[in-house]
Amino acid sequence: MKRHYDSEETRRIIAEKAAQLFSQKGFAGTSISDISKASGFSKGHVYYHFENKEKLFVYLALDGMRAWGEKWAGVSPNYKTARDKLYAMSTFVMNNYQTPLLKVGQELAANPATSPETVQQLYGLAVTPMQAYSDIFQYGIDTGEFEIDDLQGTTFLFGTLLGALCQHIYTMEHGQLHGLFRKSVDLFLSGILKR
Amino acid sequence: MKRHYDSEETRRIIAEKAAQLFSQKGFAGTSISDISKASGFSKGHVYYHFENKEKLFVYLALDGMRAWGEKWAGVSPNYKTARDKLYAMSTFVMNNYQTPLLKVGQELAANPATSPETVQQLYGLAVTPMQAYSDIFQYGIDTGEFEIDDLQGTTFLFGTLLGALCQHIYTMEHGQLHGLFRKSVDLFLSGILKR
DNA sequence: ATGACTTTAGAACGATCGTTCTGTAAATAA
DNA sequence: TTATTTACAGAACGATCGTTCTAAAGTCAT
Repeated sequence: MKRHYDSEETRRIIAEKAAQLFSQKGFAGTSISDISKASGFSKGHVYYHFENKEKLFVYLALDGMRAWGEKWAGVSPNYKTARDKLYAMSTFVMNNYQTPLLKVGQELAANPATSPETVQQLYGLAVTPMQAYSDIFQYGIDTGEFEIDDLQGTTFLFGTLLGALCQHIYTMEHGQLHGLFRKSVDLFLSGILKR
Repeated sequence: MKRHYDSEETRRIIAEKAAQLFSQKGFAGTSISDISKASGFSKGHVYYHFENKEKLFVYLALDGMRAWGEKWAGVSPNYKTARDKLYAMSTFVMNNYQTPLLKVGQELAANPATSPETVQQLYGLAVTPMQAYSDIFQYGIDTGEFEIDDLQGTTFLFGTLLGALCQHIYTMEHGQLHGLFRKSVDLFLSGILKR
């Protein structure tokens, strides 16, 4: 069944621009009008493809995170040591920033006006990256590279730091930011205590 | 010269509630109406004390950060080693969270509609805490406790992590969050590599 | 008590918000 | 070709936004 309409493409463009705007300006700070202008389609047409603003964001976040997880699963086997995986992850997070959407998800979830089912879905968002981080740390324990007493806490802090660094993607020079991503892994690995 | 008017008090109440709301819901997500309801004063009255929403936020951020800096300067001498200072700082940041306002400041500064002078002022916000962190690390180097090749980067990452942890103040249980603050210092100090 | 000034509430404004409705040109099916 | 469905634009809606205006009540000096 061939389609000559190219509605899917339009939907993709709207989704892409919306994700960008949400990442930069937050949920409340991004209007449908903004999305309309950035995508080049009318405001009314955004509603042809997406039920409302909240559902649009949830779709973006869920789909983005799913794609993120799949992409990481694809490249992860290329790195053999836990140490390498950790450095690779830091670069991966920087170049495939779904994490701003995580923060925006927190913003939405914190708003009392947000529907409970949406909040529920948003809380599940962080599971994908956290699981990926946790897997690396566990792998490092198994290979004897790492010594970690509190896996969950370590995972959480690592994710928190990487996520926070992503906030600077739109404002900081790429090379400098990349250095900071590397350095956070360095710090996690070795600390600063004199030995 | 005694004053029987107590306008200063209402101004303080409005400022306090506004800071709380901005921290929780962000700049765009907080309306003057919200602030009016939370403080118990009319919407118009908010404008009697503050010129507009933007100026209100800038005042809150600047004043809050100034108070934060003074308070830390007051307690800092109680801790003798750099290590102790670092742990003390993590607790201090958690209990005197001005850092959510830092994030909201980023949100405001990222918005093209924000006036340039406001953006300028907001960029200066992070200087106070960063200087405080940097002082601790430098102190640790001087006492021989720490070995740090990139002071600025280390400072930035430490501030980033603490700031990000503050985001969970309204959603996470206090004791658990406190554990994470402690643990981030642990990690910065020692890392996870097996020795 | 009177008049000046400060502090407050509340109505009102235009702009913009998220959303819905209406109309229409293009694509497909008959 | 005609009828139906799909893909869009754009006007319009009520609600809420940040902000301003009006006016009354409270406080103070005289």
